Amino acid sequence: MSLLAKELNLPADIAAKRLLGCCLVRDMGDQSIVCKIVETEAYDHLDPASHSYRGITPRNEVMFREAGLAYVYFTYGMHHCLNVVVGPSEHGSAVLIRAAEPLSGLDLIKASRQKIKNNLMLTNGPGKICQALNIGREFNGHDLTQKPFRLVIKTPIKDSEIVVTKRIGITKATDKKRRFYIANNPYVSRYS
DNA sequence: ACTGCGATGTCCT
DNA sequence: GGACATCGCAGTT
Repeated sequence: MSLLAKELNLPADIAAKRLLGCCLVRDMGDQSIVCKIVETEAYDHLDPASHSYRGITPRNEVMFREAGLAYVYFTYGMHHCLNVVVGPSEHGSAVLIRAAEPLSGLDLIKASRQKIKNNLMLTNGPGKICQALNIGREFNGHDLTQKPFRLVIKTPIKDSEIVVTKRIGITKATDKKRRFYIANNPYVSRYS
């Protein structure tokens, strides 16, 4: 079991908060893109809004594997969404990465997001992050301790700096407050 | 500021 | 056949 898997062997809500401030590192040839996670959402098998709610299927099987893997799925006919698998495997839990702040490799990100002029709009949504980091289904099940796509754990963000809200873009269990973001961070997808 | 909507592929019932 | 953990543009207030 990797150190990352041990670090993320947490209930989805706790893991979603723990992932705030952590970094995604995407190696592109001899350069790298680094982004800080600023917004997350929690999902698990007890949650009607979760892909794992009805048990294992071909799409969601990675959610029932070891923490620290990437769960990447395709939606709306044109977008990918990135999740980090967390918790004990039987929980089918994962954390959706909804927004991130570019720390380096801005030129590489812009190359994948050519129509976008405002830097705040490059990575402030789950589909946008996958475009910016060049993440597709080929990374579904990828071990995030390994190149060319890694998750680096950082110092936890204090609870006092985390905002908790309802989730975005779902139609089930819309009352549950399982969205988390870093207060006052301009790269968050939206405020509410 | 907000609202509506078209694009588009895959999974699941 | 319907739903979908979205995005970006166009139109309106």
